[in-house]
Amino acid sequence: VTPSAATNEGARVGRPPKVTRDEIAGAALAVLDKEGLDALTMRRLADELGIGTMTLYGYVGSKDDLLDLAVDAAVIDSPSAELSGPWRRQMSALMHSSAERLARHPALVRIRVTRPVLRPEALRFGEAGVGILRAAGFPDDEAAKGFRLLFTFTVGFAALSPASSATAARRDAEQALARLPGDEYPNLTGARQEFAAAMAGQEAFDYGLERILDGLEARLKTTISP
Amino acid sequence: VTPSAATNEGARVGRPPKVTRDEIAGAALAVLDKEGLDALTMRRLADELGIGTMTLYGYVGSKDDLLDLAVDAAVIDSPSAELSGPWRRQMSALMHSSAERLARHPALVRIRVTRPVLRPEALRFGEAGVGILRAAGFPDDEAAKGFRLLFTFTVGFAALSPASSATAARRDAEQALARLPGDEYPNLTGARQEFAAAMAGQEAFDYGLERILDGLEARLKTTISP
DNA sequence: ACCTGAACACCGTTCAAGT
DNA sequence: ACCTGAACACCGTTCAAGT
Repeated sequence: VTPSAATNEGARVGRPPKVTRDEIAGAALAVLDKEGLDALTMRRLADELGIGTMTLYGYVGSKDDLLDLAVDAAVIDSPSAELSGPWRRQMSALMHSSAERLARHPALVRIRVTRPVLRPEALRFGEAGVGILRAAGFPDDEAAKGFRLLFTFTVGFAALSPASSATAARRDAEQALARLPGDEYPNLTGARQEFAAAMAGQEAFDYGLERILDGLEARLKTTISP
Repeated sequence: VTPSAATNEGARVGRPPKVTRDEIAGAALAVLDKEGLDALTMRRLADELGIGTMTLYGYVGSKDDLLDLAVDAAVIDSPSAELSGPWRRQMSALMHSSAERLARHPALVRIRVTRPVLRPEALRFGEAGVGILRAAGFPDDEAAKGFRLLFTFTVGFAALSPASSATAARRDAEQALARLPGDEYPNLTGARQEFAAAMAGQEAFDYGLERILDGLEARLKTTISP
């Protein structure tokens, strides 16, 4: 990967920059997607861009700063879900599109868990979610807490359902359950197949999302606007 | 901290061990609780125990192995919730006790996110949760998926609500929201206080948990045993 | 049997230069 | 203006010894 020519043609003096912040962010995201969070080191990224390691520090303040840039890059180049129809359908589409993005960029989940992400690009998701719930009739505090619930489930599911394939995750779970003593774990050994199946995959996500939306809908109907 | 005498007095020959696996696990958990995941290094832990760094490798196979031991130690010395009454009350107690444990050991959440934890000690929580839902009348597959939903929310909430104090988290969120352009983020700037309040804290957790239980209860009443 | 220093192949980042 | 090698203070772990 050779860096393209500098884009700030308006610069007046001195050498033109070898790379841009955007190129750095894109290359970082590519390493994260391909090989995971542990593979992204400053030396490795500099090699990838064909520049000296320390050159990176002319563009980013620190490695944490670099991770923030990569998060932004992932948010930006994902198409946002188109939102229409009743609030429940809109919310389902928003959460599914978010779940897909996180599945495409598993390393982002680990970054998000390390520290809160409050950058404007990342907050677009919250803006859309709170907007849907407000329009549905939830008062502001319940719209905020309701979105937090949906957000927590969606990101949590991506984080806890192992990054490896759902199939491998279920196989590992089943093997672990098979080794449990039946008298101490009657429910897990009794529902072994089902528990392993629920560890990952689309069906488990959909079931959880539907139950949450059921709960919010009940709240709306019985308490807020009966 | 000086290591106590070896406990395996039945050993027949050679030098008695300087520490036990339990002592190592306890010291590791103490470092995790006090200073977080990044502070736990093999050298640091060995110093804490008054032994050479490489001595640790006589007791644990690798650092990953050590982290598993620490997770087990945290599960073991937490009192399990007493479960009685209707299923909804039991489940609420189980999730609250789990949320409190995770809050007491924030580093455990980061470990769990790194890879699935399928050790017997950690599965006791799943055993209890699936048992409650089965007894309530959920078929095995829905008990498994329903527990997965509750588990995902509880662990996700602990992971995403910043490890620092809830007060600091809300202040940071409010400052970030105050800097957003109002025309691009009408909902977040309109419900700024409420959104920041929902970022962390008991009330946001309780609201989410109640909506999930509402959704599961509706499922039970309308579809499973109407 | 059990313990451990030296060494290896890594990190992120500071510093002092280079052009 | 912009770039960068050397160096510092760390990692986890292998190896070859020590008692």
